[in-house]
Parts: sequence; structure tokens; C-alpha cells
Amino acid sequence: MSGTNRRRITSKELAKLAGVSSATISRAFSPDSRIGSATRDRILAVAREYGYQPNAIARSLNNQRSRLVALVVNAIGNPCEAEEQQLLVHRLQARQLLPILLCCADHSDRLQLMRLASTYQVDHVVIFSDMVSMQDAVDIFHTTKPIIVSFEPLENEDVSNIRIDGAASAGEIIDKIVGDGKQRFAYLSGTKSSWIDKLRRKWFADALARHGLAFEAEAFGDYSYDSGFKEAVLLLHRSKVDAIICGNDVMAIGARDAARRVLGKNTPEDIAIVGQDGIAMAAWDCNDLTTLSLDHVAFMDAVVELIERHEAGNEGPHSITLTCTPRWGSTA
Amino acid sequence: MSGTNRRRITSKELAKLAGVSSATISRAFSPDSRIGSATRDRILAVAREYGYQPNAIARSLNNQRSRLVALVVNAIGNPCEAEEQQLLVHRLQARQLLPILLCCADHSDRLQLMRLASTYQVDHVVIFSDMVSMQDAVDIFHTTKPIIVSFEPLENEDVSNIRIDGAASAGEIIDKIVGDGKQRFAYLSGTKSSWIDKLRRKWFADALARHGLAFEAEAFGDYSYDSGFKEAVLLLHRSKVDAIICGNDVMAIGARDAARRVLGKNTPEDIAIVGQDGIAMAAWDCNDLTTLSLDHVAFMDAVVELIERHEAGNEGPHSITLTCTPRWGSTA
DNA sequence: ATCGTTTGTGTAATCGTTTGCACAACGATA
DNA sequence: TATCGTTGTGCAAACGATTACACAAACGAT
Repeated sequence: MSGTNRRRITSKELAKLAGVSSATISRAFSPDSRIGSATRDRILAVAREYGYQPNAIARSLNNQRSRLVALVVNAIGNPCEAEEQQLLVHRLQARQLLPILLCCADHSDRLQLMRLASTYQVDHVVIFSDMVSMQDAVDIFHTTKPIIVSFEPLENEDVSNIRIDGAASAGEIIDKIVGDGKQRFAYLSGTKSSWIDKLRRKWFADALARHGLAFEAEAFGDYSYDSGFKEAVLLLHRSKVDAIICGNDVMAIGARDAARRVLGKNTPEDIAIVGQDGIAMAAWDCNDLTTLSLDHVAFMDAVVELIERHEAGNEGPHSITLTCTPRWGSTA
Repeated sequence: MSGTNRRRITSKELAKLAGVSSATISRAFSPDSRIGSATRDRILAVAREYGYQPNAIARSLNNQRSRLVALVVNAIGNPCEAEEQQLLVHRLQARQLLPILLCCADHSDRLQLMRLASTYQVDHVVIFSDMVSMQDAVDIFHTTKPIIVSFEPLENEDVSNIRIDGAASAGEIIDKIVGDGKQRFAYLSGTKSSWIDKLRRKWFADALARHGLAFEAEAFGDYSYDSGFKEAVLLLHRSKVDAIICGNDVMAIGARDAARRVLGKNTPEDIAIVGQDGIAMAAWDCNDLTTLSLDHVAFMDAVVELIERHEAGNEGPHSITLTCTPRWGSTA
């Protein structure tokens, strides 16, 4: 019982203790398999007594299903905010699936990390990172069709994916800001290399174009508060923009602080600032951000929906599209 | 190569292709094992060609080591902020250890979830959640000695742990606030049932006692901004406190917003507000929180240090103590 | 030419499950 | 009573690696 013996008991040993074969032990733990209910009860009782639980590694080897899910997320970033991560992890756990977290810092080891995870025969792969090329994902996970959380049309249509469409809402937000008299827009990107960021930028650029406007200035950060702050300072020093669209909410908060603190400009009178994602923090009283918001619950529901289809053997590929909604705050 | 064949190639099949035995395949992938370098090179080349990688599940079964680490964290909470989580995950990955994330929402399934993870024969367990009793952890993981991130003296000294000591810094903070003329303190707890929270409260209570003071009011939240906001409003309505010590930084921000927005009180003139943890957000310009801060990098270094000792076979138990430092902001 | 050591490889057992197949016991039916 | 389905159990072969052991070849020293 308590920690005296170090090794875990095996089904064969338990079999001896219960006077049955190890096959019967296995059956006692499989909900629907031919076994006498008396035998099962006895086995479960003995199992509890000796602290026996079937070894999931051995089972996975035999079953060819590990019930592990690889979650590939972007280090700090977007869109895998802790909120979403947590929602998803809870939903997975409710289905007895365990998440292996792959936090991909820089590109060098990203692929190697994914290769490592793939050797664990994960049943599903969810890729949140916009830095991973789909072809790499497909090649590496090979037998496990990944689910890509994608923001753009995929060249490889053999992969299940979730698309986010924010074009309409970006339009609403731009309309409002232009309506308020702002004319000179800047885009503060989350990263230089991400295609998600490029697509998001396009939503806003297209909306501006409908007003005969275009981004007058650009800058690149790294999705962090500090980068939002720093880039906004540089931006506002070198150009006279009166509206900044930011790559995510955290950068928007940084930019707002920079405008207020360093330049003495207030939102929304002097400058409009817009975020993206709609994280909980955006709604905090001290922030009250205007942002292009995504319903995170619906988002994770969609991910789980795809996983369930894959579990059911229907590997798709499937595609789900979600649309963003504006959140109106006091920053624009 | 590309996605035509679904099954992953096995060592036996690769052996046939390379004209060797499967044992030799295995040796080609073990850095120091007796094998001709010509053979190894040839095997690695063939392996690359067919996309072969040793199956980690099978290897784990044989090795009795899975290179998986269970991370037990408190759903939303403290102290496992995303920052810490990420630091740790990176360090684990650098050691070719993969983290399985257990997000324990409510107590009902917490134990069951830990049991599930334990069947995967994880090599290490790191428990950040203050809601897990140590005895449960030891019983469930049984063969794998867990590492508990503990804030209080442990009854069971057989478990490696990391202690945080904030008594001295809490004293400094209280001294400063009392020196500024504040007299009436409230404590806004993170949770009702956590012993970590109780210990933290004690640091401040002891410091107050040295000034002949005590907490005049108490409230309980759930480590979230909303709970900080809501409880602060109630607290300030029913008592005339002029200083609130909060269970974590996020609640402190909520309380600050509540004081400012609902009661019209400003920090630090009208009311002093103190957080705990020292997360990055606390230093943001818009927050600039006074907080009892922990060095997260040192914290995660300590966790990794313990894991490495366990890996080296030196299971301890080991104990490491870290001390907090005050972060002086404009809220107190 | 002989012996001893080193080096490289194959054989087969092992890790702890699951599951197809075989078979015994049993009650029900004709 | 002979036959037939049903039920419960054991045997043994997977699953895909690792590794102790055995052995052949190669090499140097006598």
C-alpha cells in the first residue's frame, strides 16, 4: 500500500494473487468484454488492494493508440493564450486524453521537438503555432493527421483545420474609427514571419482601402507588452499616426501605455488603439480595449469537434470557420 | 516519405531493408553502443530515407523510463502562471523530457486525473497545485517520487520540495505602508482551502503584529481579476480599510480597479494595494504594482535542479528554499 | 602458428498489456 | 439424450523496441 515496495505490480502478478490469468485481469479493466461479473468484482477489489492499474505504455504499444495529444503552441504568443490552452486541456482531460505540450521557442528546435513528440505515437496533433509549415507538420506526424489552426486557405487540403475570419468585424472597427475622424493608420505586427499576422493585417488593410486609405506606417514586435510599448514609441516619434492596429491585445496595451506615458496622448481622443484576440484582460476595467475578438470557447469547441471526428475514425479532412466579433472598448 | 503509406516503419522492417538485424538498428540509435561506424552511417541514411524513428512507447516499455514529466497545475491559478509554466517547459524540452499537463479544475477529478497520468509511467512529477495533498500525491505516483512546490513545512519529509519564504519581504512592505500612515488592513485571499494562501497571509499578519496591528477584514476570491474586483467592492463597502493585501497580482489589479472605479479611491494616497507573485504584468506601466515578488527564473531553475538530481538517481529527498523580494510600485 | 583481446553482429528473451482462438461448462431446446 | 448456442476463462502470439549473451572475424603479440 504505502511506499514500501518501489515497483509497480503487473497484471501477471495480480493474476497470480487473484487466481486467474493475466488475460482475465485485462478483461476486468475493459468495460465491455466477456467476463463474469463476480470475477470482475473480485479482481477489481484485489487490484485496489494492491494498487494495481494497467500500464498505459504497454497498453498503448499493443493498441496502437496512446491517448496522447500533442499541443504545438507558440512560445509566448498568440493565439494560444493561456485561456485557450486551459479550455482545451480541460476538454481533452474530460475525454481521457492527455496533452503533451510542445512550446516552440525558436525555429531551430521546433521541428526536432515535433519529431520527438511524434515518436510517442500521439493520437492527435493540434498546431496553434503559425510558425510551423503545414508540410513539415504532415511529414513529421505522418501517420497522425494533424489539426491545424489556420487563418489562411491551405495549400494542402488534406489536413483538418480551423479558419478564423475577421474581415467583416475589422471592417466595422475601421468604419467606426474613420467615422470618428481618424485618418492616419499604423499596423503594429506581432511577428515578421507569421502568415497569420499577414492575413489579419489584410483584413484591416482591405477595410481601409474601402475608405481610400492605407497604412502609413508599420512596425514589428513579438506579441509582448514590451515590444508593443517600444515599437509604439518609435512609431509615434517618426510618424504622425492617429490610430494603431496591433497584432494582439497585449501589444495594444503596451502601445496604449506608451502613447499615454511617453507621448502624453490619450485614447480615444488623441489616438485610437485596437487589439486582436479579445482575451479576458482586454475587458478589465483598466484596459477596456477595443479589439477584434474571437470567441475562445467556440474556438476550442471546434478543436474538440475535430478531434472527436478523428477519434471516430472519420479523419476528414474537415474544415471549420469561425468569425470574429468586435469588442467595443474605450480605446477606439 | 510523403503521406502515401499510413503505417510507421518498424525497426524489424528497417533491418530487412538495411540488411542487418533489428538489434543493430537499435544500436545505431544509441549513442554509445558497440557498432561499426560504417554500419551506423548506412543505417541512419536508410532510416532517414524511410522516415524511421524508434518508437518511444516501445522503448519506454523496455527501458522502464518514459521521459515524460507530469506537471500538475492549478487550473487558472497561482503560482503556476503561464510565465513559469513556459520557463519550465522550455527547460524540460532542452533535456528531451516531454511535459504532460494536468490542469486540475475541481477536486473531484483531480485525483482521478493524477491516477490516469501515473499509468503512463511518468519519470517525474511536479506539483504546483496547492490543492493536492502530499499524501495523495505520494500514494498515487507511488514509484515516482514527486516534487512538490511547497510553501510550508512538510509533514512527510520523504518528498523533494521547494519552499518559498516571503516573511522578510512581507515585513518590509508592511513597514513601508504603515510608515505611510495606513492602519487598517484587509487580506483578500486567493482561495479558501489552500495552505499556500494561509502561509502567505501569515507572513503579512506577523509583520502587522510587530506594529501592534492585525487584519481588520478578510475576503476570499479565486485568484481571478473578477473575484479581486468583486470582493474588493464588497470589502470596501462594509469596512473602512485603507490597505488591501491580495493573494496574487491579478486580484490586486482587480482590487485596484474596483477601488478607483467604484469607490473613487486612488492608490497609494487613499488606499494601498499589494499583490503577490511579481508576474510580468505587475510591472506594466498601467499597473506598476507593489508586490511580493518571486524570481520565476530562479524558481524554475530550482525545479529543474531537483529533476536533474532525480534523473541522476539521487532521489533525495531534497529541499530548496527561495526567498521573495519586494517590488516597489505606485500602488503602495 | 597460437593465443588473447577487441570489435561488430545476430539470437532470443524481455518489458506489460491486449485479443483471436480454443475449449469447457452450462442451460435450453428438440 | 444429443445438439446447440452462450458464457467465462486460459493459452499464446502479437505490439516494437532494448540488451545480455554468444560467437565469428580481425588483429597484435608471442
